Amino acid sequence: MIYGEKLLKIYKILLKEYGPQEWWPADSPFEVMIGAVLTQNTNWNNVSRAIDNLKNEDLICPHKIAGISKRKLISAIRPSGFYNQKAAYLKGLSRHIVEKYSGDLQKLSKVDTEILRDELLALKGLGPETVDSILLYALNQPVFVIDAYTRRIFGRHGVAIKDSDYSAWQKFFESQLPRDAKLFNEFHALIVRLAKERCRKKPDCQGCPLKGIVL
DNA sequence: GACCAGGCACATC
DNA sequence: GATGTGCATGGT
Repeated sequence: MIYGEKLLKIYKILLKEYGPQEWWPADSPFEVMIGAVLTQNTNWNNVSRAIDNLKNEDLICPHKIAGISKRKLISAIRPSGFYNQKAAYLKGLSRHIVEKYSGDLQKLSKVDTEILRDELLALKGLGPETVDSILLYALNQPVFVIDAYTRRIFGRHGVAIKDSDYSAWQKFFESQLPRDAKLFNEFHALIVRLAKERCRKKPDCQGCPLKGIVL
């Protein structure tokens, strides 16, 4: 069986086991972008608190993030950790959106995916996973998001790609699956769901829906 | 108290 | 180009 069929089989198993995950949990594309930055190496529970603070202050808006003091931004996002860096990253991203797109995400979403990807990667604090999360979950572009969970799970199930090589992992999935944003969205969310339930650092394989599957 | 969480930039070799 | 380290909170 070729990889693509096995990957789709895994996808179907996970979808049946857990159901649609309804990602990304956010009320707007810009909120997805903020969450993508804040969740870097951080538990989502802490990110959620930080986003609640931003919502309570009515700050989910590129103009506002770009305009407020760094101190005020830090106090809102403090629960998400790494707040000094993340405040700078959010300001840089917001400034870029304001200056290049007048703060209008509709304009931004019309840019060619590859061009926008490079543009966002050039901003400080936005690496490949963060940018791809934004492209897929905020802008509905068909790019496959690779994260620590994806590498860990598929590594354990036989995919041999060097740990740090993001683009090789991404090419593997994107070349083996139909280029479909809805599929990429749900698949990645299901991988995270599975990892959280069974496949953190210490795997719990008893009763795992993927038990015994090797690619 | 140790370990972990939906990374990234930067220094050093 | 590979590898190591700082960043920081809150849950288990």
